[in-house]
This record gives sequence, structure tokens and C-alpha cells, in this order.
Amino acid sequence: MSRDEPNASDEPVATEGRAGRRPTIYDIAQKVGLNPSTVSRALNKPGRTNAATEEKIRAAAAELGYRVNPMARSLPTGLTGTFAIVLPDITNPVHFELIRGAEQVARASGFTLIVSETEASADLELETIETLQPSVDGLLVVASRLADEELAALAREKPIVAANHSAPSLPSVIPDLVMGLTAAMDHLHDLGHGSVAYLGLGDIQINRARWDLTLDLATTRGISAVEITVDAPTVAGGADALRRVRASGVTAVLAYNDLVAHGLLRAARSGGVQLPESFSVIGFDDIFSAELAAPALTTLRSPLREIGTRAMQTLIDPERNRVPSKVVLPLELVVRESTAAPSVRTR
Amino acid sequence: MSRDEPNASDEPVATEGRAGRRPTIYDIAQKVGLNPSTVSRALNKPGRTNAATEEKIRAAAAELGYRVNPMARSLPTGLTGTFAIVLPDITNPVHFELIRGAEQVARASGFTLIVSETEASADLELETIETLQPSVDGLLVVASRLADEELAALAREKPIVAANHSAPSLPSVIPDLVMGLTAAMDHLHDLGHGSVAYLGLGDIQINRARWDLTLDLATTRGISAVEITVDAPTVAGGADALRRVRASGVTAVLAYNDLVAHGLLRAARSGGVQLPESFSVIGFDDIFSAELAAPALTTLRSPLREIGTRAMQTLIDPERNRVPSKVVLPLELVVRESTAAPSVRTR
DNA sequence: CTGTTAGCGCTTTCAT
DNA sequence: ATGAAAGCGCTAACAG
Repeated sequence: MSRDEPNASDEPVATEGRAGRRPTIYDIAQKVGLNPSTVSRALNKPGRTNAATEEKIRAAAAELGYRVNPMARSLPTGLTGTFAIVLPDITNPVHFELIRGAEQVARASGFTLIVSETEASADLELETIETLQPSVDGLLVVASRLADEELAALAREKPIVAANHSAPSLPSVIPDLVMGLTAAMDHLHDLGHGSVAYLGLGDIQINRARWDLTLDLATTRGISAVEITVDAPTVAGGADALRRVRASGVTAVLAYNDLVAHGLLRAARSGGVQLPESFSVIGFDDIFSAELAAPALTTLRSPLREIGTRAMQTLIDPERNRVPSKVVLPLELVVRESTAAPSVRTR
Repeated sequence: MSRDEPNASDEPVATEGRAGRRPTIYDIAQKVGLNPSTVSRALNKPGRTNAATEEKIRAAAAELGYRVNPMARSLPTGLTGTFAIVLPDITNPVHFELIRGAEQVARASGFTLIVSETEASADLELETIETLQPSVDGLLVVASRLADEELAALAREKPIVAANHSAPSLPSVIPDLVMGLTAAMDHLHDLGHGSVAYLGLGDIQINRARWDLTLDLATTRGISAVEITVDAPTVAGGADALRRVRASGVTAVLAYNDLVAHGLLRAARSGGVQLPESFSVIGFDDIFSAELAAPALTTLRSPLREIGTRAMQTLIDPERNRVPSKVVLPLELVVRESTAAPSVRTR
């Protein structure tokens, strides 16, 4: 049935299978005069049935336009053929690439992907996971707000892998923070900066890890560091922080992500604040718009797509989806225009 | 069960229901000494059962940590409680707002959303839809590559609504092209432009509609118009078109979408071409990065989020998801920095 | 290699 | 108001 012959009268859709009902294996069994279980075997266990009858069955199936009903199959097998990805915010471009990576792996392996958003709420995340569990064979949890023990408890039901944040009890796929932040701090240090503000999210696990490390690395290099908290990891959140950044007197800022950095750039621009002259900005993730901004954003490039693919690969692998592990992917500094030596005045 | 008491020993997860198996209505029936069918009623048809026993049943269900198994439910009812959204490219930011709108409506109504990508291939789109159909109660098809008749045929099985492109046989939710393109052409005309290039996608339905209308409106205003085709509606595609745009000698370009426009801006910037001095650029969609670009992008703001919500609302409404209709949402011109009067030299 | 028979968890008549 | 029983479409022993 090729698309070249658009809508010939032999379209399977309306044919046979009386009254619109989707054809079942019973329909095809009857048509070829065999037992439904034989049909099931022929269709799903290649080789475990006579080649001739298998052919006959496949032909009949095609003719009737038969498609297996995944719901019906999942009942006896307990397998659903679908996985879920649950994340705080679908809209965040960071998650685009991650979702895409996961989706492609899933689809390539014949699985279906459910996408669910938790609005960055731990309660909703818990509720979402519990609700989804019976419908899936496993979950990919991105930047979870739940504690490791909670996730571990949930994972007893169906496998869970963590992406973009570390959960010691689960398989996790994360960027190499040490590598990335070290490069960022070295860059700032080489440029001659003596102070930095970390524009973070407050008490979220994934954020804490970044801030602790930043503080560490800064101190080591004799750079003073302060934390400034944004309400949300968004453009608006970043824009809103401009006043506090300026008030702090720092010559450089490290943003929680590129969205926040973008907000800062935008606010600076519309407020007549020159960047990077007034202060340098380093983002996080390298979303596609980073190089489009003015000034183009210096940022830590997170291998989002690969995080998604790797995470999904371990999720669909029964050998690996239950055993704690940690895949650490490189996080590289991409230097563009938003960082420069601090100007004499502000120094 | 609140999160305030993180992991008390009464966590439902591991309690009762022998051996990890999820508790079923049989477990709760046995626990309260009633028939499973009564449990089913109590849980799903409020009022159709004695208030006291209903309470007892709900209590037992909560205690066991019972969750309905959607697969099992869907078998007798034929309803799955899930919808699918299928789109050409998950990565396109345009689709993200749309997905988000759809996802929120779905979730708010207690439905689950499956997201599937077709890589802009008609064959894959057809295959995807057919595969997904038995698992869902309906589909949201975005920027479909399929012909109206094909979609109509598929829609006999499960309802389909079209988003961001018009399918006469289906409910469709689209932006008001006439309104948007008229504003864009008026803007260019007012600025004094006498030529425009439409940077489009070639033979895709959604693209044809835009080009035809652009040609029309340009001619009416005495503006010459040419079509330049990009390989893909992406940043790379747009960047790649710079040479041809310059060669065409036009003073303004209308891009298929903001990604393409972004690519053009970027290529111009790195090629030392001054914008908007050399030529003006108008994008399409107003994705979040449009205002971040340099120069900030003048663009037609598409109500993506609302397209998603409206489309999903009509999809989940059994009264409307089967009858052809057309919801047209406003498409507004947002003037920023990438458009200006043509410079004397190029004029 | 193929047919028989249960049964997955839930809903839904039909009785009681 | 509740119970009994059948069935949704498919798979999986177990026989033959």
C-alpha cells in the first residue's frame, strides 16, 4: 500500500471487518480458517509457525488493514510498549533537545513516548509519576524535584532513569559539572575577574550542586562569589535580576541557564547597560538562540540531545534500567562575545 | 498522603498487595468484603452506590495505594484516556508552545498526551498515525504533510484535528494569514520597499498558502516578489539562503519562520552584511528568541499556545471533534529592528 | 506446528 | 444497592 496511489478503492480502512470495528486477530483467524492463537504466533513469533501459513496470515492481516491493539496486548504481558518522560517545563528549550533525543531512540526501537509536564512542582511530579506508571514500561525523569529516596521507592514499581540531575539510587545521565564550571572559572580568572555572581534557582538539588561547586572553584582562584536567586529559570526571571546584579558590584555572572542569561542581556540592552563592558555573562546549556543574542552568549554547552538518547537507551535496556549508574557527559565552554576582561572602572 | 511526611512507614507503595503486584479492584473488594463490580461502581460512578460503602471502599483503595490500570479499563470501554500530537519536528520552537498548550489542556482534563515526530515525511506521518490510532482517543496533527482526503479517511477511525494548517474536512485551528501578511506587506510598502523575496519551503501546503498570498498582496501594492526556496525550515536553511537573497537584489525578505530568519541574520552578521541597511527581514511566529536577536526581529506573532489549546479543546470535545470547522486566530505584526526603509544605494 | 483453554483488570448488562 | 457473569483483544501455557 504505497502513497503513490493515494486513495484507491481498495483502501483497507473501510474494507471488510464489518461495521467500522477494527479487525482483530479473530477476524483474520476466521478468514484464513485458523485459530486466533496461531495468528498471534504467526504475527509475533516469526519462525514458530509454518512458513506457508504465516505468509497466508500476514497477507490476510494486510488485506484487512489489521493493527495490533496495544492495550489488549499489554494486559496479559504487563508490557505497554510506551515510556514516559516527565519534566518540569516543556517550554524550556533545554528540554527540547533532550526530548528529541529520547523520542528518537524510543521511536527507533518501536516504543511510544508520553510527555508530561510537572510545572516544577514536586507534588505534581509525584502525582504524575504514580498516575503514569501503570501505562508505561518505565520513566525518564528530567531535573526532578523529588528526593533520591522518593524516586527510589517509585522505581520499585517501574524503572526510572534520571536525566540532567543525579539520583544516586538510579541510573543517571548528567553533564560533567566539574569540567564545565572549572573551564568557566578559569576563563573568568584568565580574563582578570575578581568577583562573580551565581544567578541561581535557590533550593533545587540540581541548582545546589552548581552553586556549591561554583563557590568552591571561585574561592580556590581568589574570586569572590555571591549567590543571587531568580524566581524562575526563565527570560523574565533573568531580566528581573539585573538590578540585583548591578547592586552587587560583581564584574561577572554565571547564569543558571541560557534563558536567565538571555533575560539579563535583554534587560541590560533595554536599560542602556553596555555588555560585556559593565559585566561579563556566562550562560548554561547553549540553547540554539545563544549565538543569536547580542552580544552572542558565552555559555557552557550541555550535550542535551545526547543526554536524552543515552538516558532513553538505558531506560529501554532491561539489563541496565534497574541498576544505579552514572553516565557523565562532557560540558564544554563556548566562548563568544558576552565575556571580556573587566573594564578598569568597574574593577 | 502529603509530602510533608516524606517517607513514613505507611507508604502505600510497598504495603499490602502481596508481592509487589499492583493492587487491583479485586484486592480492595476482598479487603472490604464486597464484589469487584461494586468497587468499580463506587470508584467511578459517584452516587450510584451506598454512601457508607463508597466511603469504605475509597478508604481501602487509598490504604492499598490503588491506581486504576488504564490499559485494563480501555479494553471494555474502547476509550484510552490519551491523545496524540503528531508533528514534523519536535525541535522547532514553534511547536513547543503548541505542544505546551495542548498538553496543558489535556492534563487539566485528565488526559495523557503522546508526542510523536514525523521528520517532515508524509509516509512516516501516515505510518505514525495508523500505529498510534488504537492507543488513543484522537489525534492532533500539526502542519500535516498529508492531503485532506487522506486525513479525512484516517479520521473515520479516530477523530483528528488539524493545527497550524487547514484541512477542509477536519476541524482546523490556524492563524489568520490574510491579516498577518497584509500587515507585513503594508509595513514594507509604507517603508518604501519595492521588492520582496519570500523565503519558503517549496511544495508544502502550509507554505503554498503563504506564498500565494504574499504574491497577491505584493502585486497589489506594486511590489515585485520572488520566491526563494530553503532546504529546511531551520537556522541552517536560512543561513544557507543568504547568497541567493543578495543575488536577487531585493530590499526585503519575508521568511517562512523565525528560524529561517534567524539563520539569515546570523549569516549576514558573520558575513559582514549590515542589517537592516542591506535588506529588511520579517520573520514568522515570534518565537521567544526573536526579540533577543541582533537586530531584534520584526515578525508575525502567531498565537501558538492558543492554537494548541484551542485545537486540543475541540479534540477532546465529542460534539466538535468530528465536524469540519475552522478557527482562525489573529496573526499580528510585531515591529522591531530588522525592518527599515531601504537605503538609497540599494533602492 | 496448531488448537484449547485460561486469564490479564476492568466495565457492564442482567439478576437478585 | 449489590452480586454474578460475560467479554474487551491478546498472549501463554498446555495438549495434541
